[in-house]
Amino acid sequence: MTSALKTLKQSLAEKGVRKTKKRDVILEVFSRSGGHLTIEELLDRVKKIDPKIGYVTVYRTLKLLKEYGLAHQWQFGDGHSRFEKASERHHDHLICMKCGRIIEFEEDQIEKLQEKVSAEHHFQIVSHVHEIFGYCSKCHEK
Amino acid sequence: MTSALKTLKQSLAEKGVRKTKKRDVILEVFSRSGGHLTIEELLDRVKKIDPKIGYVTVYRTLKLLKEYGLAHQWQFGDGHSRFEKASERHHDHLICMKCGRIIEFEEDQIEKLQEKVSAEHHFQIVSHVHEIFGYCSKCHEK
DNA sequence: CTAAATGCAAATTGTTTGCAGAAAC
DNA sequence: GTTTCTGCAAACAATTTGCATTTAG
Repeated sequence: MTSALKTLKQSLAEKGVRKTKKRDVILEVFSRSGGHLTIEELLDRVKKIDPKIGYVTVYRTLKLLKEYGLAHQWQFGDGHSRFEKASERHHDHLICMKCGRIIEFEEDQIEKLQEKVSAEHHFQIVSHVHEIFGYCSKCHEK
Repeated sequence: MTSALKTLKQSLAEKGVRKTKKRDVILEVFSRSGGHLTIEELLDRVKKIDPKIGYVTVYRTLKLLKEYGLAHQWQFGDGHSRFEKASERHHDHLICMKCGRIIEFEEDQIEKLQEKVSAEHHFQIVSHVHEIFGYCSKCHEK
């Protein structure tokens, strides 16, 4: 069991959330799939381990993780929420409009500039979304 | 008639889109309301001029504007699409989580850094979304 | 006249909820 | 045993579409 998975399970246990076989499968799958998954994508993978697990359970497990700050929910504008493990480090995304690949990036200077801009407007930052859409190296338009 | 409105009407005319009274009302309202409006918000304002105009017509007009690059569609994550005039200058948003106020900002250095990051990943930028969520000066948490 | 625009109601899509049975503790 | 989980089906909410009617050109 990876440490990330341990952390997930432990955090939920501390909250008094019950441990169930199905929830464990979902946590397991979510934990080792690095990406930004829709509920359906996660459900597909989860069903390979236990086909009896339904959409609603995945939905509610993700909701739980989100509530406890263990997952982030993204809206990339295609009408599907995407979920990602809450990680140590904040990062933003490059999103390929052709193949759907999502590349993470971190750029401290952008973060700092955000703070500068917000301060100029006396705006108190809680969070932000910064997504760059285009074509990845493999999909460049010829 | 403002020049912005002229441009909208003219651009549509050039595309062979028919000029109708209802469409004109919608363009008029959209054109002079600076903000980031949901379909419902726009509909409310439009109905004050012509109550016979329905949701679907507003919806289709916005879709048309978007197709022709005359409007942008934003998803700020509250489940309602918001539409904004395509403007000369690109800008991003500070969004107040309490009162909903939307403050626009431009920051060339951020744009440049985006280009740098993208180049590092051999990623070809088409567009981006950069939204900062938090509390505006009036709504700062005490 | 012909093609495009409109409104209504219905279909769609993704998400959320109520409730009854199953599982955890 | 009591509370929490789960799945189903149904409710929801925003958006999208089919079709019959109206309007623009």
